[in-house]
Amino acid sequence: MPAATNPANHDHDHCIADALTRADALCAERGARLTALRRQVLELVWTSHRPRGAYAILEDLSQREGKSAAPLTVYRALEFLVEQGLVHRLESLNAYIGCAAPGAVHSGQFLVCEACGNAVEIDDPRIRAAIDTIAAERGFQVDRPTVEVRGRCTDCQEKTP
Amino acid sequence: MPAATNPANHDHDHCIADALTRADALCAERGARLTALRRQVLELVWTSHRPRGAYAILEDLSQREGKSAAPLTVYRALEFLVEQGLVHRLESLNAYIGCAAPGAVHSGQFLVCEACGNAVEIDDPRIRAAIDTIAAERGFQVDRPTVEVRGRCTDCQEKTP
DNA sequence: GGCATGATGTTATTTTATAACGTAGTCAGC
DNA sequence: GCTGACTACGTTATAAAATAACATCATGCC
Ligand SMILES: [Zn+2]
Ligand SMILES: [Zn+2]
Ligand SMILES: [Zn+2]
Ligand SMILES: [Zn+2]
Repeated sequence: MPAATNPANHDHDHCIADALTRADALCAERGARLTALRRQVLELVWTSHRPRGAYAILEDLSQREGKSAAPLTVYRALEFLVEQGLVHRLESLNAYIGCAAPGAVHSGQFLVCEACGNAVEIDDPRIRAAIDTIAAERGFQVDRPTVEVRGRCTDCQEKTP
Repeated sequence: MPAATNPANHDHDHCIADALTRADALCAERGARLTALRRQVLELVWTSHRPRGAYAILEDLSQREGKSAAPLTVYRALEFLVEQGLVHRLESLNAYIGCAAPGAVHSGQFLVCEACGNAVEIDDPRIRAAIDTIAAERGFQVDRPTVEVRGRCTDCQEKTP
């Protein structure tokens, strides 16, 4: 799965198309309105497997539309997408990334490569279990756990060992 | 230990004094210069067990000094303190908090109460172990894991059950 | 003292995010 | 169709968080 994030060995157009299809289905099911604008922002978030900043998305959007859009336009779309679980916000990067498993209940755990910038969503139950155990021991009620691990992905380790 | 973060039932002046003493010792040991300014910023970070923003600290600092300080003054001091492991930055809050165990090697794991704002540093090896296991399975080299769990502390659960 | 290094001061700017208010679609019910 | 409520979107201004570039000052070694 980490290999799948290497832009070189996977069909990323398929990633994008798939994400949009799932988003359409999920929103239809929920009666949420995935408008043209929101859908376009989602597509731009999925530009790559690197988290993207709101202003980078804004720039793309402006270029596509020919006219310059306002920051709020993007932030509002992102807010919707995050609420719907289609996109995650990476707190340590002030950036956004498409969710790898929308629909499933999870809070997002990521391995972020500091060399290539790719982020892989892991959502491993073992991490969540460890957090839940420790929280329970201390009587803390978990709402939203943030797990963002910085480091080096396999590919980048190979390049500079 | 979580009870110790309740401002009502602990001597927080002791927390502050203790943090400053340990900081003095650690910096002396390392030959790092804990200047008057840096020491004062550390003290201001320790104002409470709630993470504080750089600009909040800046305001306090200005008030104390009588003259208004520049943001960079605070950011530079914070950078030093974080490097020395005396302070952690909470990514999800853009805020800083005093380290509960300076000197020990760790990356900081926190339980952050959304009601009272207090943050407790946990640094539990089980979370770190789970992260390391999963990273190893994927060939990912861990550098700096960020774990920030939002939720409700015991005290705040009791208040509104 | 003279000099190198690191810390601080000063000013300006960048990046990220939100507030306030108005307009325009969308849809239900009549 | 029209009306009214609701939601989305546009526009402008502003706040909050962080950094850049350059000058000055302090510290400690030679
Ligand atoms: Zn892809
Ligand atoms: Zn996800
Ligand atoms: Zn205390
Ligand atoms: Zn710590």
